[in-house]
Amino acid sequence: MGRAPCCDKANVKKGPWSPEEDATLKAYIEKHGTGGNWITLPQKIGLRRCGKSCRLRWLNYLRPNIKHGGFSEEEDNIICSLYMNIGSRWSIIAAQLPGRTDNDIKNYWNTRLKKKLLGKQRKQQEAQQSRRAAIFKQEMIKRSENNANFVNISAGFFNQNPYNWPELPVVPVANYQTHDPQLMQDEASIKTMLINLGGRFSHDSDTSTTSFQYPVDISSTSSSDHQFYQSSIDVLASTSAANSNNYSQFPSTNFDASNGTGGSSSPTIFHGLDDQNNNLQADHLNQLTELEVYDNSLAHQHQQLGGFYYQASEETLNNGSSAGTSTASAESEISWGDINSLVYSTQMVADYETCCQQAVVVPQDQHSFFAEATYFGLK
DNA sequence: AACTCCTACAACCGCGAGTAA
DNA sequence: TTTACTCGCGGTTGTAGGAGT
Repeated sequence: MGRAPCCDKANVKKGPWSPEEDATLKAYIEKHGTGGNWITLPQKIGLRRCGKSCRLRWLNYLRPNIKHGGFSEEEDNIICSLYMNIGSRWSIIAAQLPGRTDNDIKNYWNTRLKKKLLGKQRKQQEAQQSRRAAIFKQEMIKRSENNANFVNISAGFFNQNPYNWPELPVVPVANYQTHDPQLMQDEASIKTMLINLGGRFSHDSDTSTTSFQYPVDISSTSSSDHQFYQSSIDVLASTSAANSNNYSQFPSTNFDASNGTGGSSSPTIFHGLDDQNNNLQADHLNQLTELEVYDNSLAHQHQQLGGFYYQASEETLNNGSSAGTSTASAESEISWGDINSLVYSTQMVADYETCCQQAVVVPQDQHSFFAEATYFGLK
């Protein structure tokens, strides 16, 4: 059984409002108000319009102090910031912008803002990508000078057949940022890489080959995988002697040796928009995905945005500090009644550009280390 | 000039929430 | 508690006008 119509569809006019209709509606409401019943209002004033249509016309165009067009930069930022935080709750967003209607903001976002932001984002990501590629390349050259074993593996990827990387065992999502060349400092970075691939060291300070637990039964993996791990461990052991870096700066993992799944092996990675309860995570992921795929040339970025994460240190996770990258944990505490904090809080992203800069893109496949090389165009 | 395509935005539709009887 | 009704919201569609060919 269908829903009962709100009015007699056959006897109501549809389409654009005439100036006469506008004048009639406006004059009546200014004099008598809506009377608390939009459905009966059009009959009272002799308009052949649906009550809902009258309400929409009044709210969006006829009521006083309505602004149309000419969105300011500040308004853009507010819209973006709120959209990133609460999604397409246009009425809530409109409430933060005096004179703007939800319909106006919705149209503005769909037709202009989304595209405008996409252009900015693309430029930033291209610049960032080329910066990272240069640093990454430099790091690999440096590393190859230090260890022949390692370069035997890496050269295979970068120079011969970058797309035919060995089948690493299935391990939990690796943390892209710990593979960031800027963070990969000798043995510390290698150790972190291995940890993020699902491995585990018995002690933080122990970097010997024997203390390393492979993420899965290594015998079941290919020889090249084994060699990769072994080479990494060798590099780690040899450089460790000459360098006493403090590993405690890196997050420990919860690798579960009993099943090799790694458990929650990336404890400091969590979804930037996950509030645990209200599915914003999925909503926003979809929205971001939509942004990314808007331009097919960004397909590789889309792939990487399969995971869109913030990273926080153990410390910020534990104490909910507002410092650094703890925005996500802070965000999860924000209630709907505290909407202004979503726009103006210094903890929160002030605008979309900043948001993009703070976001850490995490490749979701277990080959992220190698995928990174391909992503950087190191062939 | 005529046609097509694109963009912006006004308006509609259907649904869920709220409320009064 | 149930039902009928209205309100308000978000997604979608329709259309006018501009740009491009």
